[in-house]
Amino acid sequence: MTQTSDTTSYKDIKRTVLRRIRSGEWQPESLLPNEQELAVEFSCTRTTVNRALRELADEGFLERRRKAGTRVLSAPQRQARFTIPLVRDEIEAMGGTYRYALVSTETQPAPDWLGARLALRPDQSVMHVRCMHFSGNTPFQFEDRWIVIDSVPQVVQADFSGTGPNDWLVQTVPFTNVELTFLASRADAALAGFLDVSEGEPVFTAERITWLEGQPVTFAKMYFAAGYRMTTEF
Amino acid sequence: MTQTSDTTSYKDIKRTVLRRIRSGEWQPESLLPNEQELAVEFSCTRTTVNRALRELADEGFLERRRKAGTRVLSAPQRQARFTIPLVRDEIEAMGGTYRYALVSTETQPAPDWLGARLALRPDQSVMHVRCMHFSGNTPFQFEDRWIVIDSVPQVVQADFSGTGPNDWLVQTVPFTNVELTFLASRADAALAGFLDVSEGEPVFTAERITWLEGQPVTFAKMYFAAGYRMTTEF
DNA sequence: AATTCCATTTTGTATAGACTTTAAATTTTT
DNA sequence: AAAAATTTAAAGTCTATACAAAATGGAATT
Repeated sequence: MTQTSDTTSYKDIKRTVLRRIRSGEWQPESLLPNEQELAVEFSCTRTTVNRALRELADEGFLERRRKAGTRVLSAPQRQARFTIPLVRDEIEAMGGTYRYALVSTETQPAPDWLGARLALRPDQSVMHVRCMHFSGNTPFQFEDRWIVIDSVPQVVQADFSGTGPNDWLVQTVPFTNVELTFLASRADAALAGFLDVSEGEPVFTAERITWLEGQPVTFAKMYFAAGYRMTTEF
Repeated sequence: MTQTSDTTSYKDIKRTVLRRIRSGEWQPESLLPNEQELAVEFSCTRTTVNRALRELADEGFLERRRKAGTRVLSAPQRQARFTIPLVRDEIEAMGGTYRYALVSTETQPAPDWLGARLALRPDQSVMHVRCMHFSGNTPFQFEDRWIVIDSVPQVVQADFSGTGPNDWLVQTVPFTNVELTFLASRADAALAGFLDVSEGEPVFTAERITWLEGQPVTFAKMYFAAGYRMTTEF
């Protein structure tokens, strides 16, 4: 048999299954018919049903277990997917002109809090880089970053006067794991100066820790200018 | 042929491809061999290669276009996936005891800013619900929510004195689209009182707009207590 | 009554092959 | 030279089938 216009596609099945869940025909926690039965219902192969259900499970609507079958999740665990763009791309996408400025670089032993956060040995040292990202002449983001020298030895020769450490790292070091945190922090005097806001103002902040195969590579705090909103649709 | 222990699995292919990208063997922007060629290399069918590459594209490492082929993305668009839990689950997962308190409910014409945000007609009215979520006796989240009555007529008979509007909505109305925004806001006097912080303190805030097939259902602002961190790993 | 073992069910993944759709590249026409 | 039509290469999807792996539930054993 072949794929003609009247063939049931895995997308049709996804749609139908979603509709049945939404309409209440398939209640939360209830078990779906198995793949073979659905294949008969939709007149297609089990392969096609499998793909549809697999994707719906991946999207957080269903839970699947071998032998136990497929069931509807009671609270659909829908996941918001944030694509974190490079600052430059983000600014240019808004029609701004990206401008970068290095504030300071310093090589030093890792401070205690950082050592604890990244599970560093007491003797490991880090490069501390602070820099600003502007949209035109408006401050957009202040970046406070630490790079683990043992994990990225080349960093000692890197020149961050013209390129941001993030751009450099993305080009230079691959990573395997990331921890990303969003929080609201309070602008201290220094930060207020950088971002051109009053001291004490709320600042949307992202923290990012990056590892390569278990090795900590870098820790970054990114402070966004007033009014920043991190948005996604799903 | 059949799936024996020496069979190449799509997971092996994913690993190998990722390794080649990380090692620089396959440079950013460069074109991968086509599926047929890779199938020969890995001694498997094109189907298997297809699944591996499809998933890697979905995860943001590759870009695929028919006829044009598959290429390595220069800045891997890795996506952070946040699963937004129900407040109750979040509190209980931390070992706290969930407690809920209704602050106010009111039915009113939609304020202008809300009408604009949700594309409401001028005559549409909304139910405004304000409530608190506690972990034990500690304030955890203040929720400020508007529900579009035309989209959820049953809401006028709902009783939010014991159950939060979010729990009720999740049980009652399906949704198809969500816009989620994170930002940092400043505690005004009222909010400071609810969350037990000083006026002016930064407050991590999430805004969520929910639609059902294009119809706006609800707009919610969720203000989190001091120190809240929204974290994910990927 | 508890534990271990085993059969069975259901999803997971692979093969081989074919047709479909998209869009880049080429050729033809204007 | 530009625009339109055609070719074609690559990914996209489906069928049909087979074996694999996990986990459940019951049977056998302790």
